Amino acid sequence: MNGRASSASPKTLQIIEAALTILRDEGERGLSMRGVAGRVGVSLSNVQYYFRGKDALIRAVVDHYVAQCSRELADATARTTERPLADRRRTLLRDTLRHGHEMTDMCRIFRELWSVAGRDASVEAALDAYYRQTAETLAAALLAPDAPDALKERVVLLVLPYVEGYSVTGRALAQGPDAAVDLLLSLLEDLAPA
Amino acid sequence: MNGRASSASPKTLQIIEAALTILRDEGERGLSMRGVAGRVGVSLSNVQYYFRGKDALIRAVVDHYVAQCSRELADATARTTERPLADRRRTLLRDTLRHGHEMTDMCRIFRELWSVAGRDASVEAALDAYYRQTAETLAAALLAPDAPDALKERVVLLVLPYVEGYSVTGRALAQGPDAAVDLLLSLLEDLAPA
DNA sequence: ACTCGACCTGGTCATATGACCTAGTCGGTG
DNA sequence: CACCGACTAGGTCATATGACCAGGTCGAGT
Repeated sequence: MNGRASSASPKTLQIIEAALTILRDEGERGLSMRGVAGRVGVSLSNVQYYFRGKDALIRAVVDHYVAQCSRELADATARTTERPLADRRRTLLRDTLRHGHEMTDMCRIFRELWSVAGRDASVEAALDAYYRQTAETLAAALLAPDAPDALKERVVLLVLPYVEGYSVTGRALAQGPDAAVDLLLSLLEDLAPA
Repeated sequence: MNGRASSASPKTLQIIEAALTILRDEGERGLSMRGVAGRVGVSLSNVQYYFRGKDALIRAVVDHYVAQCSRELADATARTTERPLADRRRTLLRDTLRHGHEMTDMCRIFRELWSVAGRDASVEAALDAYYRQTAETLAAALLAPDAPDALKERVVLLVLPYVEGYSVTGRALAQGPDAAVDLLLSLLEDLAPA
Protein backbone atom coordinates (compact mmCIF):
# COMPACT_ATOMS: atom_id res chain seq x y z
CA MET A 1 0.00 0.00 0.00
CA ASN A 2 0.94 3.60 -0.62
CA GLY A 3 2.25 5.06 2.64
CA ARG A 4 -0.61 7.50 2.83
CA ALA A 5 -3.27 4.83 2.82
CA SER A 6 -3.67 3.71 6.37
CA SER A 7 -6.06 0.83 6.30
CA ALA A 8 -7.99 2.30 9.20
CA SER A 9 -8.55 5.78 7.81
CA PRO A 10 -12.10 6.62 6.78
CA LYS A 11 -11.15 8.05 3.40
CA THR A 12 -9.08 5.04 2.51
CA LEU A 13 -11.92 2.74 3.39
CA GLN A 14 -14.35 4.82 1.36
CA ILE A 15 -12.09 4.58 -1.64
CA ILE A 16 -11.61 0.85 -1.24
CA GLU A 17 -15.35 0.23 -0.88
CA ALA A 18 -16.07 2.29 -3.96
CA ALA A 19 -13.45 0.38 -5.92
CA LEU A 20 -14.88 -2.92 -4.70
CA THR A 21 -18.33 -1.96 -5.90
CA ILE A 22 -17.09 -0.98 -9.33
CA LEU A 23 -14.96 -4.11 -9.52
CA ARG A 24 -18.00 -6.23 -8.71
CA ASP A 25 -20.23 -4.58 -11.29
CA GLU A 26 -17.88 -3.66 -14.09
CA GLY A 27 -14.80 -5.77 -13.56
CA GLU A 28 -11.26 -4.60 -13.67
CA ARG A 29 -11.98 -3.28 -17.14
CA GLY A 30 -14.37 -0.77 -15.74
CA LEU A 31 -12.29 0.26 -12.77
CA SER A 32 -10.55 3.62 -13.09
CA MET A 33 -9.13 6.04 -10.58
CA ARG A 34 -11.37 8.75 -11.96
CA GLY A 35 -14.38 6.49 -11.71
CA VAL A 36 -13.61 5.66 -8.10
CA ALA A 37 -13.10 9.36 -7.35
CA GLY A 38 -16.48 10.15 -8.84
CA ARG A 39 -18.14 7.45 -6.84
CA VAL A 40 -16.62 8.66 -3.57
CA GLY A 41 -17.34 12.27 -4.48
CA VAL A 42 -13.78 13.57 -4.33
CA SER A 43 -11.25 14.63 -6.92
CA LEU A 44 -8.99 12.31 -8.87
CA SER A 45 -6.02 13.98 -7.17
CA ASN A 46 -7.43 13.08 -3.78
CA VAL A 47 -7.63 9.42 -4.70
CA GLN A 48 -4.12 9.62 -6.13
CA TYR A 49 -3.02 11.10 -2.83
CA TYR A 50 -3.97 7.87 -1.07
CA PHE A 51 -3.21 5.38 -3.83
CA ARG A 52 -0.44 5.92 -6.28
CA GLY A 53 -2.27 4.09 -9.05
CA LYS A 54 -4.76 1.46 -10.02
CA ASP A 55 -2.52 -1.46 -9.14
CA ALA A 56 -1.92 -0.19 -5.63
CA LEU A 57 -5.65 0.33 -5.24
CA ILE A 58 -6.47 -3.16 -6.47
CA ARG A 59 -3.98 -4.67 -4.09
CA ALA A 60 -5.56 -2.81 -1.20
CA VAL A 61 -8.97 -3.98 -2.34
CA VAL A 62 -7.77 -7.58 -2.37
CA ASP A 63 -6.30 -7.39 1.11
CA HIS A 64 -9.39 -5.67 2.48
CA TYR A 65 -11.81 -8.09 0.91
CA VAL A 66 -10.08 -11.33 1.83
CA ALA A 67 -9.70 -10.10 5.40
CA GLN A 68 -13.42 -9.39 5.44
CA CYS A 69 -14.29 -12.82 4.05
CA SER A 70 -11.99 -14.58 6.49
CA ARG A 71 -13.61 -12.73 9.35
CA GLU A 72 -17.12 -13.51 8.16
CA LEU A 73 -16.36 -17.20 7.83
CA ALA A 74 -14.74 -17.29 11.25
CA ASP A 75 -17.73 -15.48 12.75
CA ALA A 76 -20.23 -17.77 11.05
CA THR A 77 -18.48 -20.91 12.21
CA ALA A 78 -17.97 -19.50 15.72
CA ARG A 79 -21.73 -19.15 16.07
CA THR A 80 -22.25 -22.89 15.67
CA THR A 81 -19.59 -24.33 17.96
CA GLU A 82 -22.15 -25.30 20.59
CA ARG A 83 -24.03 -27.51 18.18
CA PRO A 84 -23.37 -31.14 17.32
CA LEU A 85 -20.73 -31.73 14.67
CA ALA A 86 -23.15 -33.16 12.10
CA ASP A 87 -25.29 -30.05 12.48
CA ARG A 88 -22.36 -27.76 12.02
CA ARG A 89 -21.27 -29.54 8.92
CA ARG A 90 -24.68 -29.36 7.35
CA THR A 91 -25.16 -25.70 8.12
CA LEU A 92 -21.76 -24.67 6.87
CA LEU A 93 -21.95 -26.61 3.64
CA ARG A 94 -25.54 -25.64 3.00
CA ASP A 95 -24.89 -21.95 3.46
CA THR A 96 -21.73 -22.07 1.41
CA LEU A 97 -22.99 -24.11 -1.51
CA ARG A 98 -26.31 -22.31 -1.73
CA HIS A 99 -24.40 -19.09 -1.94
CA GLY A 100 -22.22 -20.65 -4.59
CA HIS A 101 -25.24 -21.60 -6.57
CA GLU A 102 -26.34 -17.97 -6.84
CA MET A 103 -24.36 -15.30 -8.55
CA THR A 104 -23.76 -13.50 -5.27
CA ASP A 105 -21.58 -10.45 -4.76
CA MET A 106 -18.94 -12.69 -3.28
CA CYS A 107 -18.96 -14.93 -6.36
CA ARG A 108 -18.61 -11.98 -8.66
CA ILE A 109 -15.85 -10.40 -6.68
CA PHE A 110 -13.87 -13.61 -6.31
CA ARG A 111 -14.06 -14.14 -10.04
CA GLU A 112 -12.49 -10.74 -10.53
CA LEU A 113 -9.83 -11.48 -7.93
CA TRP A 114 -8.96 -14.82 -9.53
CA SER A 115 -8.59 -13.11 -12.82
CA VAL A 116 -6.25 -10.46 -11.45
CA ALA A 117 -4.35 -13.12 -9.52
CA GLY A 118 -3.68 -15.02 -12.74
CA ARG A 119 -1.63 -12.05 -13.87
CA ASP A 120 -0.23 -10.62 -10.65
CA ALA A 121 1.87 -12.81 -8.40
CA SER A 122 1.38 -10.66 -5.33
CA VAL A 123 -2.39 -10.93 -5.61
CA GLU A 124 -2.08 -14.67 -6.19
CA ALA A 125 0.01 -14.91 -3.03
CA ALA A 126 -2.60 -12.95 -1.10
CA LEU A 127 -5.32 -15.32 -2.28
CA ASP A 128 -3.19 -18.34 -1.41
CA ALA A 129 -2.79 -16.97 2.10
CA TYR A 130 -6.53 -16.46 2.28
CA TYR A 131 -7.16 -20.04 1.21
CA ARG A 132 -4.73 -21.38 3.76
CA GLN A 133 -6.55 -19.45 6.46
CA THR A 134 -9.89 -20.64 5.11
CA ALA A 135 -8.64 -24.22 5.15
CA GLU A 136 -7.90 -23.94 8.85
CA THR A 137 -11.27 -22.42 9.61
CA LEU A 138 -13.00 -25.16 7.63
CA ALA A 139 -11.09 -27.91 9.34
CA ALA A 140 -12.00 -26.51 12.75
CA ALA A 141 -15.65 -26.31 11.80
CA LEU A 142 -15.94 -29.71 10.13
CA LEU A 143 -13.91 -31.85 12.49
CA ALA A 144 -13.57 -32.53 16.16
CA PRO A 145 -10.88 -30.49 17.92
CA ASP A 146 -8.62 -33.48 18.44
CA ALA A 147 -8.68 -34.67 14.86
CA PRO A 148 -5.21 -35.61 13.61
CA ASP A 149 -3.49 -33.28 11.16
CA ALA A 150 -3.52 -35.81 8.35
CA LEU A 151 -7.29 -36.03 8.58
CA LYS A 152 -7.64 -32.26 8.63
CA GLU A 153 -5.56 -32.01 5.50
CA ARG A 154 -7.59 -34.67 3.81
CA VAL A 155 -10.92 -33.09 4.62
CA VAL A 156 -9.76 -29.70 3.49
CA LEU A 157 -8.30 -31.23 0.35
CA LEU A 158 -11.83 -32.33 -0.46
CA VAL A 159 -13.92 -29.42 0.68
CA LEU A 160 -12.02 -26.29 -0.22
CA PRO A 161 -11.53 -26.91 -3.94
CA TYR A 162 -15.05 -28.25 -4.09
CA VAL A 163 -16.68 -25.18 -2.65
CA GLU A 164 -14.79 -22.76 -4.88
CA GLY A 165 -15.38 -24.88 -7.98
CA TYR A 166 -19.05 -25.22 -7.21
CA SER A 167 -19.46 -21.47 -7.54
CA VAL A 168 -18.51 -21.59 -11.23
CA THR A 169 -19.97 -24.97 -12.22
CA GLY A 170 -22.95 -25.47 -9.91
CA ARG A 171 -25.56 -23.87 -12.11
CA ALA A 172 -24.66 -26.11 -15.03
CA LEU A 173 -25.11 -29.32 -13.08
CA ALA A 174 -28.22 -31.41 -13.25
CA GLN A 175 -28.61 -31.47 -9.47
CA GLY A 176 -28.87 -28.48 -7.19
CA PRO A 177 -26.96 -27.38 -4.11
CA ASP A 178 -28.87 -29.60 -1.69
CA ALA A 179 -27.71 -32.68 -3.54
CA ALA A 180 -24.16 -31.37 -3.41
CA VAL A 181 -24.52 -30.82 0.34
CA ASP A 182 -25.78 -34.36 0.81
CA LEU A 183 -22.97 -35.76 -1.27
CA LEU A 184 -20.28 -33.89 0.64
CA LEU A 185 -21.83 -34.80 3.96
CA SER A 186 -21.84 -38.47 3.10
CA LEU A 187 -18.27 -38.31 1.87
CA LEU A 188 -17.24 -36.52 5.06
CA GLU A 189 -19.02 -39.14 7.10
CA ASP A 190 -16.87 -41.76 5.40
CA LEU A 191 -13.67 -39.81 5.91
CA ALA A 192 -14.39 -38.61 9.41
CA PRO A 193 -17.45 -39.97 11.17
CA ALA A 194 -19.19 -37.29 13.20
CA MET B 1 -21.20 -12.87 -33.83
CA ASN B 2 -21.06 -10.02 -36.32
CA GLY B 3 -22.35 -11.29 -39.65
CA ARG B 4 -18.98 -10.79 -41.27
CA ALA B 5 -17.16 -13.06 -38.89
CA SER B 6 -17.53 -16.56 -40.19
CA SER B 7 -15.97 -18.85 -37.65
CA ALA B 8 -14.17 -20.72 -40.40
CA SER B 9 -12.51 -17.77 -42.12
CA PRO B 10 -8.75 -17.43 -41.67
CA LYS B 11 -8.83 -13.75 -40.79
CA THR B 12 -11.49 -14.27 -38.16
CA LEU B 13 -9.48 -17.05 -36.57
CA GLN B 14 -6.34 -14.93 -36.61
CA ILE B 15 -8.18 -12.16 -34.81
CA ILE B 16 -9.67 -14.53 -32.27
CA GLU B 17 -6.32 -16.16 -31.54
CA ALA B 18 -4.67 -12.79 -31.11
CA ALA B 19 -7.41 -11.70 -28.74
CA LEU B 20 -7.08 -14.94 -26.77
CA THR B 21 -3.37 -14.37 -26.32
CA ILE B 22 -3.85 -10.84 -25.08
CA LEU B 23 -6.69 -11.95 -22.82
CA ARG B 24 -4.45 -14.62 -21.32
CA ASP B 25 -1.54 -12.28 -20.68
CA GLU B 26 -3.20 -8.97 -19.94
CA GLY B 27 -6.75 -9.80 -19.04
CA GLU B 28 -9.82 -8.07 -20.30
CA ARG B 29 -8.34 -4.84 -19.03
CA GLY B 30 -5.56 -5.07 -21.54
CA LEU B 31 -7.67 -6.22 -24.46
CA SER B 32 -8.40 -3.52 -27.05
CA MET B 33 -9.45 -3.67 -30.65
CA ARG B 34 -6.40 -1.63 -31.60
CA GLY B 35 -4.16 -3.95 -29.64
CA VAL B 36 -5.59 -6.98 -31.39
CA ALA B 37 -5.19 -5.26 -34.75
CA GLY B 38 -1.57 -4.55 -34.00
CA ARG B 39 -0.95 -8.12 -32.98
CA VAL B 40 -2.52 -9.51 -36.17
CA GLY B 41 -0.77 -6.89 -38.29
CA VAL B 42 -3.87 -5.29 -39.80
CA SER B 43 -5.64 -2.02 -39.29
CA LEU B 44 -8.15 -1.28 -36.55
CA SER B 45 -10.77 -0.81 -39.25
CA ASN B 46 -10.13 -4.31 -40.55
CA VAL B 47 -10.77 -5.81 -37.14
CA GLN B 48 -13.86 -3.66 -36.84
CA TYR B 49 -14.99 -5.03 -40.17
CA TYR B 50 -15.15 -8.53 -38.68
CA PHE B 51 -16.17 -7.65 -35.13
CA ARG B 52 -18.34 -4.70 -34.36
CA GLY B 53 -16.72 -4.14 -30.99
CA LYS B 54 -14.89 -5.61 -28.06
CA ASP B 55 -17.94 -7.39 -26.65
CA ALA B 56 -18.63 -9.17 -29.92
CA LEU B 57 -14.99 -10.17 -30.09
CA ILE B 58 -14.95 -11.49 -26.54
CA ARG B 59 -18.07 -13.52 -27.20
CA ALA B 60 -16.43 -15.07 -30.25
CA VAL B 61 -13.33 -15.80 -28.20
CA VAL B 62 -15.42 -17.57 -25.57
CA ASP B 63 -17.23 -19.74 -28.10
CA HIS B 64 -14.00 -20.59 -29.88
CA TYR B 65 -12.11 -21.47 -26.74
CA VAL B 66 -14.75 -23.59 -25.05
CA ALA B 67 -15.26 -25.51 -28.29
CA GLN B 68 -11.52 -26.12 -28.40
CA CYS B 69 -11.40 -27.28 -24.77
CA SER B 70 -14.39 -29.57 -25.24
CA ARG B 71 -12.72 -31.12 -28.26
CA GLU B 72 -9.42 -31.58 -26.48
CA LEU B 73 -11.06 -33.28 -23.51
CA ALA B 74 -13.08 -35.54 -25.80
CA ASP B 75 -9.94 -36.44 -27.77
CA ALA B 76 -7.92 -37.12 -24.63
CA THR B 77 -10.58 -39.39 -23.17
CA ALA B 78 -11.15 -41.12 -26.51
CA ARG B 79 -7.51 -42.16 -26.52
CA THR B 80 -7.93 -44.19 -23.32
CA THR B 81 -11.15 -46.08 -23.99
CA GLU B 82 -9.29 -49.36 -24.55
CA ARG B 83 -7.76 -49.27 -21.10
CA PRO B 84 -9.25 -50.57 -17.86
CA LEU B 85 -11.59 -48.17 -16.09
CA ALA B 86 -9.33 -47.68 -13.07
CA ASP B 87 -6.51 -46.72 -15.42
CA ARG B 88 -8.64 -44.27 -17.27
CA ARG B 89 -9.76 -42.62 -14.10
CA ARG B 90 -6.25 -42.21 -12.80
CA THR B 91 -4.93 -40.82 -16.06
CA LEU B 92 -7.73 -38.34 -16.49
CA LEU B 93 -7.65 -37.04 -12.94
CA ARG B 94 -3.88 -36.93 -12.81
CA ASP B 95 -3.59 -34.96 -16.03
CA THR B 96 -6.38 -32.61 -15.07
CA LEU B 97 -5.33 -31.89 -11.50
CA ARG B 98 -1.65 -31.56 -12.31
CA HIS B 99 -2.61 -29.00 -14.89
CA GLY B 100 -4.78 -27.31 -12.31
CA HIS B 101 -1.87 -27.13 -9.95
CA GLU B 102 0.19 -25.12 -12.43
CA MET B 103 -0.79 -21.71 -13.66
CA THR B 104 -1.31 -23.01 -17.17
CA ASP B 105 -2.64 -21.06 -20.10
CA MET B 106 -5.94 -22.80 -19.65
CA CYS B 107 -6.14 -21.76 -16.00
CA ARG B 108 -5.40 -18.17 -16.86
CA ILE B 109 -7.87 -18.04 -19.68
CA PHE B 110 -10.64 -19.67 -17.70
CA ARG B 111 -10.14 -17.17 -14.92
CA GLU B 112 -10.67 -14.40 -17.42
CA LEU B 113 -13.74 -16.11 -18.83
CA TRP B 114 -15.26 -16.60 -15.36
CA SER B 115 -14.71 -12.97 -14.65
CA VAL B 116 -16.44 -11.87 -17.84
CA ALA B 117 -19.22 -14.39 -17.26
CA GLY B 118 -19.93 -12.85 -13.87
CA ARG B 119 -20.97 -9.70 -15.71
CA ASP B 120 -22.35 -10.98 -18.99
CA ALA B 121 -25.24 -13.42 -18.98
CA SER B 122 -24.60 -14.66 -22.50
CA VAL B 123 -21.02 -15.60 -21.65
CA GLU B 124 -22.23 -17.26 -18.45
CA ALA B 125 -24.70 -19.25 -20.54
CA ALA B 126 -21.93 -20.30 -22.92
CA LEU B 127 -19.81 -21.49 -20.00
CA ASP B 128 -22.76 -23.37 -18.52
CA ALA B 129 -23.23 -25.15 -21.83
CA TYR B 130 -19.54 -25.99 -21.86
CA TYR B 131 -19.75 -27.43 -18.36
CA ARG B 132 -22.78 -29.52 -19.24
CA GLN B 133 -20.85 -30.94 -22.17
CA THR B 134 -17.81 -31.51 -19.99
CA ALA B 135 -19.96 -33.28 -17.44
CA GLU B 136 -21.06 -35.77 -20.08
CA THR B 137 -17.53 -36.35 -21.28
CA LEU B 138 -16.34 -36.89 -17.71
CA ALA B 139 -19.13 -39.32 -16.91
CA ALA B 140 -18.32 -41.33 -20.02
CA ALA B 141 -14.65 -41.45 -19.11
CA LEU B 142 -15.06 -42.24 -15.42
CA LEU B 143 -17.87 -44.76 -15.51
CA ALA B 144 -18.84 -47.90 -17.33
CA PRO B 145 -21.10 -47.33 -20.34
CA ASP B 146 -24.12 -48.87 -18.68
CA ALA B 147 -23.91 -46.84 -15.48
CA PRO B 148 -27.32 -45.51 -14.43
CA ASP B 149 -28.02 -41.82 -14.90
CA ALA B 150 -28.30 -41.15 -11.18
CA LEU B 151 -24.79 -42.46 -10.68
CA LYS B 152 -23.46 -40.38 -13.56
CA GLU B 153 -24.96 -37.27 -12.05
CA ARG B 154 -23.54 -38.07 -8.67
CA VAL B 155 -20.03 -38.66 -9.98
CA VAL B 156 -20.09 -35.51 -12.03
CA LEU B 157 -21.51 -33.60 -9.06
CA LEU B 158 -18.32 -34.55 -7.26
CA VAL B 159 -15.69 -34.28 -9.95
CA LEU B 160 -16.57 -31.25 -12.04
CA PRO B 161 -16.71 -28.62 -9.28
CA TYR B 162 -13.69 -30.22 -7.71
CA VAL B 163 -11.50 -29.97 -10.76
CA GLU B 164 -12.39 -26.36 -11.46
CA GLY B 165 -11.98 -25.36 -7.82
CA TYR B 166 -8.67 -27.12 -7.57
CA SER B 167 -7.24 -24.79 -10.18
CA VAL B 168 -7.70 -21.77 -7.90
CA THR B 169 -7.07 -23.37 -4.50
CA GLY B 170 -4.66 -26.23 -5.17
CA ARG B 171 -1.46 -24.28 -4.69
CA ALA B 172 -2.54 -23.12 -1.26
CA LEU B 173 -3.20 -26.61 0.04
CA ALA B 174 -0.76 -28.52 2.16
CA GLN B 175 -0.89 -31.55 -0.12
CA GLY B 176 -0.13 -31.62 -3.82
CA PRO B 177 -2.08 -32.86 -6.82
CA ASP B 178 -1.15 -36.50 -6.42
CA ALA B 179 -2.82 -36.58 -3.03
CA ALA B 180 -5.89 -34.98 -4.60
CA VAL B 181 -5.88 -37.63 -7.32
CA ASP B 182 -5.67 -40.40 -4.74
CA LEU B 183 -8.47 -38.86 -2.70
CA LEU B 184 -10.78 -38.54 -5.68
CA LEU B 185 -9.96 -42.03 -6.87
CA SER B 186 -10.82 -43.53 -3.51
CA LEU B 187 -14.04 -41.53 -3.32
CA LEU B 188 -14.96 -42.65 -6.82
CA GLU B 189 -14.21 -46.25 -5.87
CA ASP B 190 -16.74 -45.90 -3.06
CA LEU B 191 -19.35 -44.29 -5.28
CA ALA B 192 -18.81 -46.49 -8.33
CA PRO B 193 -16.47 -49.43 -7.98
CA ALA B 194 -14.34 -49.88 -11.12
C1' DA C 1 -17.50 -2.77 -69.72
C1' DC C 2 -20.02 -2.17 -65.68
C1' DT C 3 -21.75 -3.35 -61.14
C1' DC C 4 -21.50 -5.22 -56.75
C1' DG C 5 -19.85 -7.19 -52.63
C1' DA C 6 -15.86 -8.60 -49.93
C1' DC C 7 -12.07 -6.79 -47.96
C1' DC C 8 -8.72 -3.41 -46.45
C1' DT C 9 -6.76 1.12 -45.26
C1' DG C 10 -5.96 5.83 -43.45
C1' DG C 11 -7.90 9.68 -41.43
C1' DT C 12 -10.72 12.56 -38.20
C1' DC C 13 -12.49 13.39 -33.95
C1' DA C 14 -14.58 12.92 -29.36
C1' DT C 15 -13.78 10.96 -25.11
C1' DA C 16 -11.55 8.85 -21.25
C1' DT C 17 -7.58 8.14 -18.39
C1' DG C 18 -3.72 9.04 -15.58
C1' DA C 19 0.76 11.52 -14.58
C1' DC C 20 2.03 15.48 -12.57
C1' DC C 21 2.08 20.22 -11.00
C1' DT C 22 0.54 24.16 -8.33
C1' DA C 23 -1.88 26.23 -4.78
C1' DG C 24 -4.93 26.57 -0.97
C1' DT C 25 -6.87 25.25 3.85
C1' DC C 26 -6.37 23.53 8.38
C1' DG C 27 -4.49 22.04 12.69
C1' DG C 28 -0.54 21.20 15.55
C1' DT C 29 3.98 22.55 17.25
C1' DG C 30 7.89 25.35 18.60
C1' DC D 1 3.65 34.08 14.30
C1' DA D 2 5.90 30.92 11.18
C1' DC D 3 6.50 26.45 9.68
C1' DC D 4 5.18 21.91 8.47
C1' DG D 5 2.54 18.04 7.26
C1' DA D 6 -1.96 16.22 6.05
C1' DC D 7 -5.32 16.83 2.92
C1' DT D 8 -7.94 18.59 -1.13
C1' DA D 9 -8.80 20.60 -5.53
C1' DG D 10 -8.23 22.33 -10.29
C1' DG D 11 -5.57 22.49 -14.28
C1' DT D 12 -2.51 20.93 -18.13
C1' DC D 13 -1.13 17.66 -21.18
C1' DA D 14 0.17 13.29 -23.40
C1' DT D 15 -1.68 9.10 -24.68
C1' DA D 16 -4.90 5.51 -25.78
C1' DT D 17 -9.30 3.98 -27.54
C1' DG D 18 -13.13 3.40 -30.49
C1' DA D 19 -16.84 5.28 -33.59
C1' DC D 20 -17.26 6.37 -38.02
C1' DC D 21 -16.31 7.91 -42.73
C1' DA D 22 -14.47 7.86 -47.35
C1' DG D 23 -12.00 5.62 -50.68
C1' DG D 24 -9.38 2.04 -52.98
C1' DT D 25 -8.51 -2.90 -54.87
C1' DC D 26 -10.04 -7.20 -56.52
C1' DG D 27 -12.74 -10.91 -58.28
C1' DA D 28 -17.09 -12.65 -59.88
C1' DG D 29 -21.25 -12.12 -62.38
C1' DT D 30 -24.18 -10.01 -65.95
